[in-house]
Amino acid sequence: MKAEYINNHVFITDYDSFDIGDILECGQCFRFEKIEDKHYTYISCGKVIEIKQDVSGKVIDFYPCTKEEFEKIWLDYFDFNRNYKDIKESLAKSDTILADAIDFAGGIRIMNQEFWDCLIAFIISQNKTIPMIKAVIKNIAKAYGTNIVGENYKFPTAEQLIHVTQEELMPCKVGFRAKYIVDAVNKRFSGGLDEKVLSKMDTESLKKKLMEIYGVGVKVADCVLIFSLGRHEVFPTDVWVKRLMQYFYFENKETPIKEIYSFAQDKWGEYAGFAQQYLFHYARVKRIGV
DNA sequence: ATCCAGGATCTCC
DNA sequence: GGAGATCATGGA
Repeated sequence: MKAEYINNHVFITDYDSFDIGDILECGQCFRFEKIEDKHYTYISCGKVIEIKQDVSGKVIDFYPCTKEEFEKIWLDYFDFNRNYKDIKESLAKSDTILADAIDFAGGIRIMNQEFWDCLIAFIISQNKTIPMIKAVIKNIAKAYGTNIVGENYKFPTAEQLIHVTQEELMPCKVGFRAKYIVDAVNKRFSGGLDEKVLSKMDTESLKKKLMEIYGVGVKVADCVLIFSLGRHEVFPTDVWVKRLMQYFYFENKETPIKEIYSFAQDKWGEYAGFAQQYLFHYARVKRIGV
């Protein structure tokens, strides 16, 4: 990977395994807007940034973005330091199904998102479609978050949300999740969800800790673990993943999530989360099992 | 209109 | 302890 810094643009070349469309639209994040193919705006870490890949896919343009900002934020955020070639090779080796999914969605990278934003995003995600999740997050950001530029707002911190009631959240269209958000805010505000502490915990106890939050179950906890805490061995199993796993690996037979989960972890181990994301995107675009 | 959405919890038995 | 109803909301 090579980076050039010109006039507040960062141009990335000589990279592999990066397709901005796949990365943003594969269901791991919500604060993006498509401008055109391979061209998006994205909000995170207090920044609004445009990310544009040229048609050939050989150059990625981050704008506006300084060298310092790129190296401090986006380099790790988009997981540029990980070797996806090795992961994909290892996963595709003895699994033709997964090899197809990787062939289809090989430009995915698992982003390293901000813990708090990610936690609330996936609490909101339950029983909602991705467009609706995006809208609700935007509503909350606009109502309670700090303005960045134009109509773009940061997602509010727990401090900014601590006095917000369930009723006040309803106009943001959070629905029955209001009480869940309030509980997460309280736990975060009182210091119980400090990522400096969380990051030192082993994955199992960390998952238990997250599931102490009202409204956080196995699946939401797994999403937070993989998308913001770097735990790639988890296997978030939602309706889509359950369907596709049954379809591909269980002769289309009704199978308990627990069984699917241990099957995936036995089969893919530390890379289970990557496998999940390739399969999820593949199955959702192709509507497998529906 | 009825069903479902990147689920979790409560309520019965 | 496990299936079934329930929770807001909007799109198909």
